[in-house]
Amino acid sequence: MTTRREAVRRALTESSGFRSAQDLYADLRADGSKIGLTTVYRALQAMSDSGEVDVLRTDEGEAVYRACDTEDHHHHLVCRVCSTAVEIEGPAVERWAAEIGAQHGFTEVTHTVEVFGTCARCSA
Amino acid sequence: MTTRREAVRRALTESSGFRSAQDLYADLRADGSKIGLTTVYRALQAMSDSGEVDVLRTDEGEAVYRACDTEDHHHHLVCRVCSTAVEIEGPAVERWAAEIGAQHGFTEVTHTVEVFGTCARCSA
DNA sequence: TGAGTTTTGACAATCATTTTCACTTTCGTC
DNA sequence: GACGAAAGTGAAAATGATTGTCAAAACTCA
Ligand SMILES: [Zn+2]
Ligand SMILES: [Zn+2]
Ligand SMILES: [Zn+2]
Ligand SMILES: [Zn+2]
Repeated sequence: MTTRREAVRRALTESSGFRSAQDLYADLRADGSKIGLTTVYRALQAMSDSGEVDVLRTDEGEAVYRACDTEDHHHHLVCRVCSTAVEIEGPAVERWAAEIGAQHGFTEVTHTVEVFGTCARCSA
Repeated sequence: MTTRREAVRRALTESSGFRSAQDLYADLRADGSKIGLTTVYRALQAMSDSGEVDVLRTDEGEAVYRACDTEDHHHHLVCRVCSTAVEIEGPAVERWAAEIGAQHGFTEVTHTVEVFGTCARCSA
């Protein structure tokens, strides 16, 4: 019997997009699992803390998670309709953000960059 | 007597950083206003809808607002400690985001870009 | 097998935000 | 100046995601 956290990880990995704790909970229960919502939240929290999954906030403030292929720093191109995401990189953006921060005397500079759109499939 | 919404706008303008509805409500009440929390939320909602103020989400999912100098598209360099923000522009980033979206067949491409750091004053 | 540790999940508690709903205030009109 | 519609207000209740509590279940390992 796989551990609960493993089940959450698998459910998240099966999706190519960002999913909320509530989404995953619904999926798991639909598959017959008896997992509790609390456990889903705890699993996501742990995976997010360890950097195993990426997390971002929807416009409504709900946290959504994604199991990305890499744990290296990267950004996402996210479909506004189906939430499917593509991992993207932008060396120029990385440099720009660091420079902007330095120019204004800011230290410990980090940034958030996400690109949204309607994917080809959802545009059709 | 100024309208309630005007009071909210003024309270927000007095700050150079991002403030939450709860923050502004506390400020206004501390200044002796009898304004209700609901009204603060409604005022911010309206101003945000009309593009008069910018809104973003904290890591905790709380919505924070800012009365920026311009209503044109721009981004922010935000202090992680005091939430003070500086308006910034990045033509290169604008192009990059649009291109990335197009390359992957996405339409209606938009983006969110925010830079965080510790401002000079808070670093001291 | 048994004590000690970790994981789990039902349920209650938080907390920001939204809804309701019963006033007030504002405004155009007579 | 009075009057009814429309917009603005706010106290209190409702929502909804997320977190805290705590006792039961599963696991570890001597
Ligand atoms: Zn899509
Ligand atoms: Zn980056
Ligand atoms: Zn600061
Ligand atoms: Zn931009």
